[in-house]
Amino acid sequence: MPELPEVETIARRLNTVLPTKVITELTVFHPKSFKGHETEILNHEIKKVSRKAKIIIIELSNQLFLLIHLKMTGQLIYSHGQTRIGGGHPTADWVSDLPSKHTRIQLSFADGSQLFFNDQRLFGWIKVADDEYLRKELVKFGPDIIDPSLTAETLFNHFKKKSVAIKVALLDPSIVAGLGNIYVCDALNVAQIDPFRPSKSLSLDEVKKVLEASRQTVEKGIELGGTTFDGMYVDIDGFAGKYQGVVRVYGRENKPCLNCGNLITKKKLAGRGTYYCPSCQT
DNA sequence: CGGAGTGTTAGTCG
DNA sequence: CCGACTAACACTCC
Repeated sequence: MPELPEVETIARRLNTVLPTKVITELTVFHPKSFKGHETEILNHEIKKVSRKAKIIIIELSNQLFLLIHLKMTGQLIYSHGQTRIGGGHPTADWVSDLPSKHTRIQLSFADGSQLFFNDQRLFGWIKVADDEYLRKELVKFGPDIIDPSLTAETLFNHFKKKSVAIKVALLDPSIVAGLGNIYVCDALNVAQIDPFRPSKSLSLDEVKKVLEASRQTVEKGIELGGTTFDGMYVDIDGFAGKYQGVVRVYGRENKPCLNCGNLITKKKLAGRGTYYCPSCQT
């Protein structure tokens, strides 16, 4: 279920356990999920785990990187004895025996611990990358929405060239990275902007409001450990996020808008469910 | 059975 | 060549 807050949460958690682990075994259950050669990673040590956009970056001791994209249904689960650390799409795999039916990649470490990459829909991937490939991969992305150096002026200059809906422009990772469907719907409700408005119709002041609302929304998501829309798993410590408890519009069709009390509408925009308040988002 | 799902990109059309 | 839009990736759940 990853948007930026979930990916950030997973990266932070894994960074508390993976550094110093030495990879001793790679098992590829589904070849589509892995791009690289096992000889590039075996017997190398993990230095650190970080994130850019929605890509998790695992730095190895041999100057190579493991890049992981969870897409819609990816999970990463670290397992050591009774301990499990990770997160991602909420399914029973969180608590079932691993590897599970959806395990695509398994890394085993010298101390007997393991990292499982599960991905039901097979959209996600793990790639081995060198410095140059990593740079190439990251240059496709605009600045993270939470990057303090991103200004409203920069966004405004992108938006004024586009006639697509503001929501679509905000979801375009080449303009700004890290906004997904849940948080963009909520952010536009905070900013009280109609998601269907052409991005070029927004004034600089409105773009400022949108940027602030987006940052606030995504940062709140990170604080709360992301979003978990699945009641079964919300109590699993360290896996489920809590943002769904404060969600403003996403998934709240026909419920009252937290700004004005009018009812939230769901429409389709660019193929995605779009929740908003037609009364106060204008 | 049909539709929808938290992401991204390849392909088509104008 | 560009922007805008759609379908596709593959699977599960409702």
